[in-house]
Amino acid sequence: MQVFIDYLQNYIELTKEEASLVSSNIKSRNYLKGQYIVQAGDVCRYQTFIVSGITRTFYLDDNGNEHIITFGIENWWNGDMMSFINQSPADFNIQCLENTQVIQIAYHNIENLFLKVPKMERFFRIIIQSAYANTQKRIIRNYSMNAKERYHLFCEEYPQIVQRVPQYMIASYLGITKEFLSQIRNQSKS
Amino acid sequence: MQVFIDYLQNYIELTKEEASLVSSNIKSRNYLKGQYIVQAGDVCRYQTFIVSGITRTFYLDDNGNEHIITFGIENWWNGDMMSFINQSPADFNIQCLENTQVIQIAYHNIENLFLKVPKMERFFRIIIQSAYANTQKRIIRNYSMNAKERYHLFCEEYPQIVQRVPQYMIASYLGITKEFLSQIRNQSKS
DNA sequence: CAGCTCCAATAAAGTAGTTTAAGAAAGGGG
DNA sequence: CCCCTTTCTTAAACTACTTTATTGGAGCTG
Repeated sequence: MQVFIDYLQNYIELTKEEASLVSSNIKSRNYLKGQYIVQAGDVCRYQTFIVSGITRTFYLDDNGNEHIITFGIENWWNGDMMSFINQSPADFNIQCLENTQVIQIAYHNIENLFLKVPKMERFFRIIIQSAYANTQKRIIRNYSMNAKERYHLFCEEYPQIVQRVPQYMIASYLGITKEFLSQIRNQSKS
Repeated sequence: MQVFIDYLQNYIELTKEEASLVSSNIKSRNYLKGQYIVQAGDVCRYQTFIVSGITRTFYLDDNGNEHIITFGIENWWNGDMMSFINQSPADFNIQCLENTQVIQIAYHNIENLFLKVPKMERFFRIIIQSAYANTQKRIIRNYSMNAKERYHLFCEEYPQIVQRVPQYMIASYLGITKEFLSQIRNQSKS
């Protein structure tokens, strides 16, 4: 819990009362490796902040193929935004790749929290705008860079993720086959 | 769906109208190997009937050790009963050990179904009373039999389960270590 | 031809199962 | 009260199996 409050203070300043209001509107929860925070078809009821662990968000297409949309690590937010804001069935699955500890804010608490601690609006605005900017950057990169360049950039930007998830998932994230990723990795060594 | 209606007819006789009322209050769902039907901390929203596949229900203690409460196979019911009746967070995890097809009755439908098809009350009474009797039997056995006897009884009663789940899970169900189970199995051969 | 996919073979790493040996806890017999 | 047996655990080492990663070749496409 305190981890989360500390993290918030990087973005906004909270009085003691505000901090305790925040605390009373959030819940801590532990997931096991392999468990799902959100399953496609369910409604995404929480915005989820990762305290420790790692997640993958993926889409399962009609042929049964998984496409990794994004990973999530310590201090990141996770959730199917579309499902959360409309409280409609989620398209994405969010699965824990390690035992994962999270803080969650429920849909039915979040408006209440905004009302009582308006600074939280500011906080979420900042978070969401940076998430938005990142997806845009990613789309551009997918058009303008080849797989090798995308992989190396990924390694630079998220060395923690590269260490911790299987390569076939990174391949899926980059939009290539695991075999081709293996080739790319090999080229770089020599 | 029909599989389930057929199964019901073993316990109660349904008219066509009643059968279609039942059908309209239940849902079929497929889980992949490894997926969870119920995760500890979630509210158990369904009573789940296994059409095909196999599940384990386990409890995770504070030291991170798993304790298998029960397995579930074809034509069995599954669910965290306490969580379901109180709609409170579940203590147990229910995980599919194979791809598993189920029929589910939602909490918000079940009372409605009882109202419209009172025979279903009878059906659930029978199911639950036999589940209850089984847990009692199990408790008694844990006090009165040693691990070897418990294992052999388990093999006799549930040969289908023994074939299909890893041994370390059977050991956990019996309340012993996998090493000791391995010894027991070995003794029996000679 | 660069940039990739798909398929098949093989290697490496991780998970499950077995074996053995040492030892703790509980109960019974002398 | 001590010794012995039964019942089970812990730890370590080793085998078997499954999943993940690598490699190579053939093939498609702009």
